[in-house]
Amino acid sequence: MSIQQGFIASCLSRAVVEALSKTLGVERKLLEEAFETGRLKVSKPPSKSMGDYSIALHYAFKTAGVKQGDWPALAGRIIEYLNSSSFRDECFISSVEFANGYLNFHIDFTRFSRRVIEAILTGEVEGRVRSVGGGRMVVVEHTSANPVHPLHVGSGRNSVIGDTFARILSKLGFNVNRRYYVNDMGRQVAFLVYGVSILREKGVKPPSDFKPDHWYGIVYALTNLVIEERGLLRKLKSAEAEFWASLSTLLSDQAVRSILPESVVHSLQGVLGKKAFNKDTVKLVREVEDVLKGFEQALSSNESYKSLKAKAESYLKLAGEYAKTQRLIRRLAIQAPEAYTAISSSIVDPEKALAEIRGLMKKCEEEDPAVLALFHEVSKSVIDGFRETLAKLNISFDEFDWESSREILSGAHEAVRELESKPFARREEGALLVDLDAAAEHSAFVRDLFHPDKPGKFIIERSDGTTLYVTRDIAYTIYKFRKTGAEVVYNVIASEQAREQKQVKAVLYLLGYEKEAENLFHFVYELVRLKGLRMSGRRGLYYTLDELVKDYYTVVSKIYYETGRVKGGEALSGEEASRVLEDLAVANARALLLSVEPFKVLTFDPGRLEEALYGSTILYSYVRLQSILRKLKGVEPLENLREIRAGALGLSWDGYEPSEVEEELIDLLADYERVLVSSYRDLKPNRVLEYALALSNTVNKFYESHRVMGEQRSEARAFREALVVAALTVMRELVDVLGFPHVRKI
RNA sequence: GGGCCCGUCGCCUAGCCAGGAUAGGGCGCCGGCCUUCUAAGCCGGAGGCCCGGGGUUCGAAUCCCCGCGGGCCCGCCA
Repeated sequence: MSIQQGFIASCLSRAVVEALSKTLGVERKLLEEAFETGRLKVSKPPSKSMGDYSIALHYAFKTAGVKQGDWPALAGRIIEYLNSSSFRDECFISSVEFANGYLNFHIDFTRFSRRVIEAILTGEVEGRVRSVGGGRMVVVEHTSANPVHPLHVGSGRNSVIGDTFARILSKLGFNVNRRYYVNDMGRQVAFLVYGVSILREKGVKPPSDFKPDHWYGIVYALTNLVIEERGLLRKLKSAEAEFWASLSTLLSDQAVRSILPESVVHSLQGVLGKKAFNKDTVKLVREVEDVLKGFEQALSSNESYKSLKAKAESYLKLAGEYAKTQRLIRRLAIQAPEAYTAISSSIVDPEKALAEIRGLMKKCEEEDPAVLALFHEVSKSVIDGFRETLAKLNISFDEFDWESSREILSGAHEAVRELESKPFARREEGALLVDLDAAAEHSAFVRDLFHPDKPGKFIIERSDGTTLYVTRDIAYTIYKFRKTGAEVVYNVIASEQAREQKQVKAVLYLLGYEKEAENLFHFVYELVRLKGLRMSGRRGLYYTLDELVKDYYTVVSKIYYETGRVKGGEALSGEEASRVLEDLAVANARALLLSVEPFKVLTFDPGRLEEALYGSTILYSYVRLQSILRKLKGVEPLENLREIRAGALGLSWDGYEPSEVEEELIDLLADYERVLVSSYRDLKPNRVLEYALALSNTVNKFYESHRVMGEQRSEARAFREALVVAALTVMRELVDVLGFPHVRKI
């Protein structure tokens, strides 16, 4: 386990650099580099009895050309140096041993604890953490889901990762600007707008008991599905006609007649006769297949048989799809009967509907003010629903940027004009094409960006003069830098957009925005997969973020009312309880969506939420720390933390030797700064969650086995009080970063 | 056809970038623990040799190569 940096780790690195350069004669600079690159690093021994920290010397010995037989002797000299130098004191070393090529350090926790606790209580740690960003402006764009249906757990993952990352940046002292890019142009919104205009014509109003995003989600899916259903119905009818025709052909085929017995021919004719009053063609098709089954081999090379078989197959396949689509429609019709009736009666000819939608899109792309306004208006209602959902999860934005806005659109045209004159751009059949392959020949930046793939080409302006998504995205990216004066822009966007993000970055660079291109980061995250449900907005199939929170509320309530409360403790009032349960639900939802490394697919089973209660675990130990201090101090700990910290600084516990669990807690607390910085540098906000969980577990162990109030020995009581205050201080920061509500009691 | 990402106990996941000592957690499973700061907790147990195969190395879950499996991308879509 590597634990670069950190309180003691950085001190030990310095100590070992000195020791090695003195004893092995290796250049100091080389050793420092080795620590920086991780060739040498501070880690934890497999067992506590071996030491608290260790450094593997294999690499150093090897580079210095020391033979394995000479290791112990040299190690002896290294240890001698460490023991006699000031590092022994500085790094809280109580003893050093050599074993198996490792330098193992035992730490004087009595002194180390004092240092760690003081650094936390005085705000030294906080201050250092906040100095990382130095007030630099950064933009985090996240969520940016298409406003055509509610946020589902997939978009929710984006929101939580983006928001947590923004919170980390903010803790680190960056000036963070959070933005949401609303894609209110294009095909998906056109479908929704088409459905909405039908409802308006028919006077169907959004019901008041629906959140707008949920309502429009149904409208959007119904529009898609009804058009699909109509299309399928047409195909189904013609497939049916073709099937009957090919059955007649078969029956009049002499070759077939010579193979089939008269009785079989008869029953086939019987089936054919029923087609006029058919109720269930699927059944009839199956009947024909059944009847012919026994003659499959005899007929296998017969053309009319082969044709019939193919027709039957394609008919059944279509019928299956049709039935499935109908089921999906029925599902939605039950939820919104008026909407269903209106849409279903208005859409008769699917071609006509699609043509009208295309017309809407065209007008939108041509920037027809009335159509743009309509697109914008509908999108805005959905976004209002998003805002509500996100607010519940403690997620908010500084700005919503609309794709249809004047600034973006004119920026897009401007980008086109600028690109037009570039040697790597050319007109092809009227459209403007950016040839990044050509650009890459002269630009190492572009080459490296796509390596080892070919950069490829892409269209940036249609032959009719309209712009595309990527064009507007280029304009938007420039806008983000200009508008905010940001040094760095992070786009939290799904991995499927990786190519488009590279195209934007490349074009930015080629347009002369070199610094911006270099400071534009695609924060990649992967999709969410559910066990037992394939999400599809177009089909109205999704597990929404609202449902996730609601389901967690149910889970958490069940635990609260059934298994909790066994051991006294003052029960919360009904109102307080539901507030707390709501908070727990939010924490659990956020934690779940953050729990996996962003670039890995997150899979979970909505039916087994009770198995993923990371939020509860963290908040529970948070509450425990508070409850100790509440009893001890007689005040509300979170409200009086400043005073409590100051008070704890005055405590003295000289000579107290921390227990193993206490040492573990100290070690973890000392690691806070490192975790926060590394989660930012490596774009892994999930590390903060993991760290918070580890801290919670240790706090629980401590809580179980160490009394604070009941402790007789005054130095132990003082130490523990200070430790609890320090732990609560760090925990409060973590709860902030994770965006959890600051729960006081459970 | 080309490119990117992922593959660790029954399930989920950390470690991989910067190779080192018995691969950490969580869920689930088995067995214990509520007179003392709330048992949404704690203690103990069973369970993995890190997708497969080669290679580099004194040493590989980690680096390289070849496979296999899964996801994604290569539109005058967004």
